[in-house]
Amino acid sequence: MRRDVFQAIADPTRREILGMIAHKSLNINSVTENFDVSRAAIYKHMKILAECGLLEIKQQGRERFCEGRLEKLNEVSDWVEQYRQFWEARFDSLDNYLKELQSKNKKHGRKK
Amino acid sequence: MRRDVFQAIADPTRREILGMIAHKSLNINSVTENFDVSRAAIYKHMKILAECGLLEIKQQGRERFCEGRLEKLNEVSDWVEQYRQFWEARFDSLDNYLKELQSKNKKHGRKK
DNA sequence: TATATTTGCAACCAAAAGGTTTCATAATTT
DNA sequence: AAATTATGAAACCTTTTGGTTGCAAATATA
Repeated sequence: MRRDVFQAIADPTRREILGMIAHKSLNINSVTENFDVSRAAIYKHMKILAECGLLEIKQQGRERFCEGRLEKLNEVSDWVEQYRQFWEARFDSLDNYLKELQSKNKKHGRKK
Repeated sequence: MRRDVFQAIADPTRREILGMIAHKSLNINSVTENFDVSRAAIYKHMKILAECGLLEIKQQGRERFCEGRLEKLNEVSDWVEQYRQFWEARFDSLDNYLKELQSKNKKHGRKK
């Protein structure tokens, strides 16, 4: 069973859950109220998030509060950032291309 | 059929493909050589990547070259970055908490 | 103590994902 | 023209996902 941060945040419901608990810890029922799926479904999502370290479940009486561990998103951030240079470089050369095109246009375009 | 960037990068093979074509465009067979799954499987992955805008397929003779459109990862970057404050704030407050704890300890803990 | 609440988890299901083989088609080579 | 190459896509299969209902267990409340 693959269980990494990338797979965890692939599901929109899980991304929403993370958004909810980013501000403050919530117990499972509270989280469930915000969705129209069963508690069991939400529970499963939360387990996946917990298994890959994106949240921690803390028991408090009969409730379990889910606390965000958003720093785990660093993994995603790092992966994405390694490519920023590529796409920004691409835009740079597009920019150059456009400038070049513009100067060509001043000469009234290429003939034929 | 859900088809967004988050779902696209959830698969490790697709992340590898993106890494390969970040530097330079490759045709489908070239990409396939780097994996031990069938061309058809790679083709499917590339279609998914193309459908969500992470790469563009350009025909050139009988070959199709796949060009990275890594700027699409901005979507992921933006989503992650909105939480950076949270986890950095959390570390800050952990820091505060530890300081507070330390000063409490100087008073030899709370009584009863 | 009897009842409510909050949760963990098993059993079961349909759909999606990821893979394969096979065949058709279009462009390149010989 | 014939053979080869590169690809698109259908048909099929197995595993994973995301969801459900139902029940047991633990904690709180009346």
